[in-house]
Amino acid sequence: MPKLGMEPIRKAALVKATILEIGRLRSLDVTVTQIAKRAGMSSALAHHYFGSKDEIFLAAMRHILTIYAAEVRGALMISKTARGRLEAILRMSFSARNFYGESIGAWLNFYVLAQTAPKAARLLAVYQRRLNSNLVHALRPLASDRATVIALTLGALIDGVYLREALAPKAPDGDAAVTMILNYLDLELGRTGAPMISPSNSFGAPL
Amino acid sequence: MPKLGMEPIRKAALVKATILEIGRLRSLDVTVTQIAKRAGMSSALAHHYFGSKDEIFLAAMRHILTIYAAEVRGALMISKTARGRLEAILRMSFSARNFYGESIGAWLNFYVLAQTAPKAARLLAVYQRRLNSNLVHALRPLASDRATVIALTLGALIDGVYLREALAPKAPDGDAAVTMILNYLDLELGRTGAPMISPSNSFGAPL
DNA sequence: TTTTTTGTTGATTGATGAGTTAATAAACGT
DNA sequence: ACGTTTATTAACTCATCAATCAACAAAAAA
Repeated sequence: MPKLGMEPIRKAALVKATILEIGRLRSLDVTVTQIAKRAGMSSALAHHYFGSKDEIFLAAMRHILTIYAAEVRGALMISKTARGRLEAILRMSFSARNFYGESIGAWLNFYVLAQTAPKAARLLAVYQRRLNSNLVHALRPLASDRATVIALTLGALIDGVYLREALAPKAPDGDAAVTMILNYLDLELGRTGAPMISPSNSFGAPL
Repeated sequence: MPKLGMEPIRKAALVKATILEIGRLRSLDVTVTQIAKRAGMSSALAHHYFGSKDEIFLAAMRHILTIYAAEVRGALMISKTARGRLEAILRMSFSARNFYGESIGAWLNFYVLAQTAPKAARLLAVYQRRLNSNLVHALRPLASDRATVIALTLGALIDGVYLREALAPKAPDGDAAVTMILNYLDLELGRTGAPMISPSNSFGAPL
């Protein structure tokens, strides 16, 4: 009973199942058979569509990153103030990655994957560059000269808090995470005094 | 030619080799055979002394954590001011774990291990509690009420910066990391104004 | 209507790797 | 001298898994 046009459906199901299983087992030691079963098909079919296990992982990682990027883009577009843009980035960092709630567990393992799989490393690098770029752009009007340093610190904080949420046995609390980071941000921005002279104006979302 | 008293020597060699190999391959997918070979013995002997691969990993993790704890304790003891103690903790966080320079690569993988191996999770929890406790104690005289919040943020920052160093392809720069975090710390402490009323005095290094 | 393309899986292959065993040998205690 | 403990490994077992194959079914194209 081969309905046609199965490929995209099957691939999507496999990607979803992959994230789910990695999140559930909290490890990359997920067998193709497990993934395929969870996606309701045989392992042979998984190989048929993706060719190899690595490709399945890559697709899953790409998917998470894509959704994250889309959400950030969306949130940035409707934020008018610079400060609002920063808050949007933070908020998305702790909710979008949760869109598939289970993806939290997958992230840490993707980090590991990125250490050995060059393609995964490239994906991760893109994500990090984009995050940094977004942060710097949003910060420029608020702290022109220190923007790059603050962006770096913010990035590290985001990753650190996220890491701890991923490791903690308790359910993650995105709001608390955002609050904590905003606290640092306000501290940092307060240093330069009031909203500042703001040399560059605010054009839309970068990248 | 069985020289007696080999056990501790062999175990130490295996632990060292484990950290080395995990750091080199940047993955927990290290075979016992690889580790044993690097330690100059057969895999059978590794099993003979440790019983299982998990135990080998655990021992390696324990070793890294032990060294880290010792160095922090040492650094704390010779620091007289509260601010000095904080700086000591930070500095150790980015040097001690490097004692075996290769251990940087091992950490991230231990994080992953902690997600599935309860014993590893317990080890990691101990480390995190201890770090937090150290930070809070050092912070108390400088920012009594906000001590816990700042400690939490500092902890996340440390982990985040460390994570990025571990992932970056370039050689890690401990000094830059410490500077970045100290920048946040000073910002935070500056808020409360001068050194502060300081209610509690400074007794030695906690835990 | 035949052929081709697309979807699908059970069974198989081939590697790999953790853990065990059997055997050897040197040191030690008695 | 002799039995026991400690050190050591080559060879083996057993399980797991990624990847492939052979085969079947149905839709679409010819």
